[in-house]
Amino acid sequence: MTFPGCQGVNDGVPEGMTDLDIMNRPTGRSVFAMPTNAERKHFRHQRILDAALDVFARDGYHAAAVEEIASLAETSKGGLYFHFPGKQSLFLALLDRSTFLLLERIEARMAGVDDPIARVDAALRGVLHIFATQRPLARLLLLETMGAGPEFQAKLVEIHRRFAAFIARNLDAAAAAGIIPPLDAQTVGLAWFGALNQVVTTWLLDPNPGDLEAAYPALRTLFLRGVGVPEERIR
Amino acid sequence: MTFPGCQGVNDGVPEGMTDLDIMNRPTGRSVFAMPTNAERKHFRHQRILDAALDVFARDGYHAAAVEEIASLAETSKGGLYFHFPGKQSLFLALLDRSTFLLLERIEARMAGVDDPIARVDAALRGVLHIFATQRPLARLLLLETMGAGPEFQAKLVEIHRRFAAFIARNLDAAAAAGIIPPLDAQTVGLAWFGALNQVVTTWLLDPNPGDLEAAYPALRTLFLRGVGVPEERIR
Amino acid sequence: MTFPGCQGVNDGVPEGMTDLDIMNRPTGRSVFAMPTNAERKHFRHQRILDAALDVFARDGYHAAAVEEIASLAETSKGGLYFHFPGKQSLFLALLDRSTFLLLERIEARMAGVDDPIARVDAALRGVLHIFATQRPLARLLLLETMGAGPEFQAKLVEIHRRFAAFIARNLDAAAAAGIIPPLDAQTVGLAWFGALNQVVTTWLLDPNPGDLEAAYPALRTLFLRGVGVPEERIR
Amino acid sequence: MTFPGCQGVNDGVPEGMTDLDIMNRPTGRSVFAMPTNAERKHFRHQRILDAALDVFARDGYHAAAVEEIASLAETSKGGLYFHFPGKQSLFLALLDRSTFLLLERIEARMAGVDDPIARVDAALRGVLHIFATQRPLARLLLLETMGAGPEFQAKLVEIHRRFAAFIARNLDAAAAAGIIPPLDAQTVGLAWFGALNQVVTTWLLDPNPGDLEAAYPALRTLFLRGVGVPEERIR
DNA sequence: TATGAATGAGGGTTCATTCAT
DNA sequence: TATGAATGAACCCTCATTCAT
Repeated sequence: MTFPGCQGVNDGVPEGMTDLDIMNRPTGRSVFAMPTNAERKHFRHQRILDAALDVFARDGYHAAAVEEIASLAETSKGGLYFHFPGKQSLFLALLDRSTFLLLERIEARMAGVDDPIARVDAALRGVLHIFATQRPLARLLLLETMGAGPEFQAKLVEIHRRFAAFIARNLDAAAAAGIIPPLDAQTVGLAWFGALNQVVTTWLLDPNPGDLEAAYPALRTLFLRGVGVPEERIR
Repeated sequence: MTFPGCQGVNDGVPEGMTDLDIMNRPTGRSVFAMPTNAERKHFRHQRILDAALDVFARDGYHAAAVEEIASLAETSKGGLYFHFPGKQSLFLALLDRSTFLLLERIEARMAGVDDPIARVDAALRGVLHIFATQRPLARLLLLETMGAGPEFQAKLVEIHRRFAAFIARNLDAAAAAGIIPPLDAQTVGLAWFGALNQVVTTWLLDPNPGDLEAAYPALRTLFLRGVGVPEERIR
Repeated sequence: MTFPGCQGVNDGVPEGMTDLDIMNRPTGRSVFAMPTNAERKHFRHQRILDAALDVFARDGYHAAAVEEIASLAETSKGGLYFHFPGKQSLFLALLDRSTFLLLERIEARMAGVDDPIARVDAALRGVLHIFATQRPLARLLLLETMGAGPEFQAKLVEIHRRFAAFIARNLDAAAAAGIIPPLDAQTVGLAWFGALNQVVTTWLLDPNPGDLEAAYPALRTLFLRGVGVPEERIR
Repeated sequence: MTFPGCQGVNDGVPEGMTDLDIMNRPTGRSVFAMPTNAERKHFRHQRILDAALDVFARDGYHAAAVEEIASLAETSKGGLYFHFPGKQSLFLALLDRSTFLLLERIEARMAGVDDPIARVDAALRGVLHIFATQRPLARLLLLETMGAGPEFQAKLVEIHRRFAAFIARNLDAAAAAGIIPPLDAQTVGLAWFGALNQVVTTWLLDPNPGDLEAAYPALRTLFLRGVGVPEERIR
């Protein structure tokens, strides 16, 4: 990407549009042309979300100042309010984008893996790896969104359900494949999510955090045993 | 307790003094006598904490107004500030009291139970029961304390560690008794706490919550299997 | 100046810009054009300082309410806080502006006068005249700044030193010119400043004040004799 | 004095009563008797004023907390309010006592001195000495009372007038004795008081104060010359 | 008389949001 | 679209004063 001021958790490109797409825009404008208005708007949008991630993750929802997000996004308060109707909407939009990106990445890591156990393995390692390398994302999703106030509970529930359901789907697949006995996948998905959540949260709050990914073996064993994966498959 | 305006999570009696002690006070004052100054102070203290629990749990730390806590405690803002030096201290004191009471109750339910597996059983059922019947307590400890701001992270870590350590101790006992194979009790304690936490949190946030204690069997199986309890002991 | 709502101790023009400059702005905008943003900001800044002078002088630092200063400046509390970070800063800024203006005016009255005795004469008459016609300024500098609290002592000392040094410089010049015998100009400057200060203060506090400038002859004689000016030069 | 908790700017004895007087009380009670109620009251009164002097002088009128004065006086807020109807009255009473004591001491130093010039000399040295050794007294009278608010202006004027009149009386005496030419004693008294005041104030505010009494020679010369004392009498 | 818990008005400050330019 | 000055409601906290005990 060559667009100035545009870096962050995703690359600021309109959803579904790659750099190449932009290069090859059929608009007749050269590659040196100014971006279209829609693109400018999109880039600014993303830049604000990037800034919001940093500030919300660092200060929490309430302590985060709209002004600081704006200035970090190299715009003004008025500019921010042009793109988002308010602080609350900004936070919700950020949660949406972050959740989407996280799930997308996890799924990318599971792509091409067929065996349910191996898929779970990949997901677990993936989550730990992503959070370990993206603390702001972890803080936002696991720490600051809770307690941001009753206004965000619906969204919080939605996010949690999405992650839990994601796990549950894979557990159901394993059960259907006869690898594990039938189970209450809903509850177990929730429990696994919570367990993972807690391990990451504790690591986040540790003033001298060790290696998050070191928790992987213990969690793996605990999880797989917990749902009745035969001991020999756990290794 | 017959003292007016005094209801709440504990019964407002000065630490180390039972109702009986008060009845039998050797002061010569009848049981109908006015309470002593020290008792009044303590009652007011507790009443403020009770009110704080309700308001913090309902609105979250930031949205909670000191004035509302005061009026719910049937005192004034100034009165509250006589007992606590500030909103933050009040919140911390509330967290301390709540954690202490929760652990105390769980331990009470485990008293007299020797078998490690049965102890874990009792603790799990106890936690679910207490949270199911004390939503504000659950909201406070599991939801609102997170994201209350960096000022409370140290306390949050402390509380989490206490619960996780509580679980870990029992797991270590089970391992020492040869009931389960050796394990990373630290991490597993954390994971269990998180799993439980998540189940309760989801229930808390559910607009139409079912019966929290219904999650018990699935969690029990998951937990016990996860640490390698022989299938016949799980039943 | 024709700008509405802009009156006060100075005329609200951006530093280094005269009324003529504004009239002749090369922007092509007519003299009836709206002021630029920077000018508006500066005007509001000055208007707040003007209001602050009135309120601080009338009520004293502690009793002065930020809200009243804001409303007198025809803005809101938030507006005031946009221009000054706090009450204390506002007060300090006001002290700086007031001291600067006072010294500037006195110097203006001494400009072109060469004889040290005549210069002292001009300064003395000038101070009495300025304070006589600007009671709020006098109250602020001589009365309310003292006892405004230890936070302002450094500034108070600075102001006093500036005035005393101003006098001392002229005394040294007189001594260098051989008009008066050598003297401890530092202490005498301080003493003169205090004497003047006291006369003005007493006049300020008098419920039925007479003519402040009537004190001039007695002070003149006292001061000049005190430093050994020959009787014939005193008249 | 043997009465506990009683030390301070005066010795806590009812005005005009010496220790000996107390010893020889004609009440028939032995010297070991408990003090009478009136005496207890008086001692408490004085102890509160002593504490008030310290706190007001250190923190200024507004920042001074009634509670701290009470605790420094080893009583309670309620106790203090029994002796004084409010903070304002306490401050006024303190100003009265302090002014009285200061004048009394100065007069003691002038007792037996007849020559007007020598009397002035004694007074000047006395004031410098007393303030140099009693900073709280100086802070109270010269610094904190100003700017304590319009409520205290009448008292402030009264105090200043008392000191100025004190000086004026001696100047008039000198003029009547033909030592100095006739003068506006009122204004000169004010000016001298202000000059002295300023020197002391500057010393008070100096973070590294030198010897206050070192200012004596310069002030003496300035003052005496200023009113026309013949050079040979100044020495 | 003394205590100290309680009151409550008042104040400084913050900050999401608006809107004229 | 962008800017940033302005708004104003809300909040935490202080502290002189009162009064039941």
